[in-house]
Amino acid sequence: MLPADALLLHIGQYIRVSEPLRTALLERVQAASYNKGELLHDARRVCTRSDFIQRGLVRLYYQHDGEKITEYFSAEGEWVNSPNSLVKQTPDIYYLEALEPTQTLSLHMRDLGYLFDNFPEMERYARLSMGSVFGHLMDRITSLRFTSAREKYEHFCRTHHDILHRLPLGMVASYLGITQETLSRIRAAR
Amino acid sequence: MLPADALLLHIGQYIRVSEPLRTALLERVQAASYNKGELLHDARRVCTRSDFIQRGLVRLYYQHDGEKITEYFSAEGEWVNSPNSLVKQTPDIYYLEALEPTQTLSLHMRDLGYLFDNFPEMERYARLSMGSVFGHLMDRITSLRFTSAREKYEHFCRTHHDILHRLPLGMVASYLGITQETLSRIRAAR
DNA sequence: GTGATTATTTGATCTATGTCAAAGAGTAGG
DNA sequence: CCTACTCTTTGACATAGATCAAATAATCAC
Repeated sequence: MLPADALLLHIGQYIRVSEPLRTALLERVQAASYNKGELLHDARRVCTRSDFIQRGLVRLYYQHDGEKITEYFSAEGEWVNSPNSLVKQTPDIYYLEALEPTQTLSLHMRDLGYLFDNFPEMERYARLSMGSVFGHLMDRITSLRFTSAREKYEHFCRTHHDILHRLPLGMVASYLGITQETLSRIRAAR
Repeated sequence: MLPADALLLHIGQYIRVSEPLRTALLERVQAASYNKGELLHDARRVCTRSDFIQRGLVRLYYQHDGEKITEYFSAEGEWVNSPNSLVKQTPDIYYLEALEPTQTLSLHMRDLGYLFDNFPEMERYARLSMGSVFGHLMDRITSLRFTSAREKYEHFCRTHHDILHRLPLGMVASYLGITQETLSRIRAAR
């Protein structure tokens, strides 16, 4: 299995990957790796890449009153970037941090532009894959509005079963918008 | 000013609208109008159109424990649809309701498909315009997590200044994820 | 206009979760 | 193996906002 196979598979869920597209992609992706704690992206810079996670775990976070607030977690088979910064080429508030040793395949701005310009199906892929993230964001909003801390945690366990045991409790609490203490008490009472 | 001018303007913010695209669009959009209280879309059906609001005000809501929960408001110059239902062609939980007499230009599924297939720049338009909604959703999540009821309301006043006076209080409260009573008390103390 | 809905306000509780503080557990480096 | 972090748990207390209930006020249909 080529290292890029997972990536092609992901794209293949949304569009047919023609031979020329496949070639163009493979020519342009670049492998990179990060240690635990290293930043894939720093809020003080403009985001110039999108990284596809081959192996590892990443969180998107931002600073709020000196606290690091986790916005979401991404693992194998997902793209990470700072969405607004990437599209508008201006800085934004988000950091990307490797929570484990992480390997990525990345596409630079310029190459993304090339692919979008020359392969209209890549535009479609981007549109459709964004669509699924959309649904998650809307569910998340519902969850923040109407569910108790316990329900939030139980929902998280269901939806993030695979990565739950890889995450420190404090980050999960901040993702859920509750305090670490509350989450600890919830877990105790079971 | 042609009725469709606002629509072309909106698209023109993201891509250049070529003459053939302009023609294709104008041939396919359909005008419709709705009375106050009428549904533009019903959750019991599959969403088959995207509606661009020419005049009026629409809310997206869903049922939760017998309550109608407002997910967002859209006014002149915005697209409304049930995103997931439209893309996946399966039912979803969202209703679209006209809060005022509303005129729309709508594009049917099939025509959207035609435009996406024949005008790659329409894919780009969809991708980029979705991107800006993205940012709003992320801000919304932050607001739900960290701000008091009063701050939520003040933020809403700032960001929805133009439509604030057109909205019943109960819907605003449900949008903000607080109770009507709390919102009423907040407004009293000023 | 008038009666009937529907929306908003006000009041009196109640409770989930936050805050502050400190003690235990785990883990990594020397 | 020990020291120094960092992470997690536990306790006591405070409070924003929910809930329940009822009184006004506004709007709509006839």
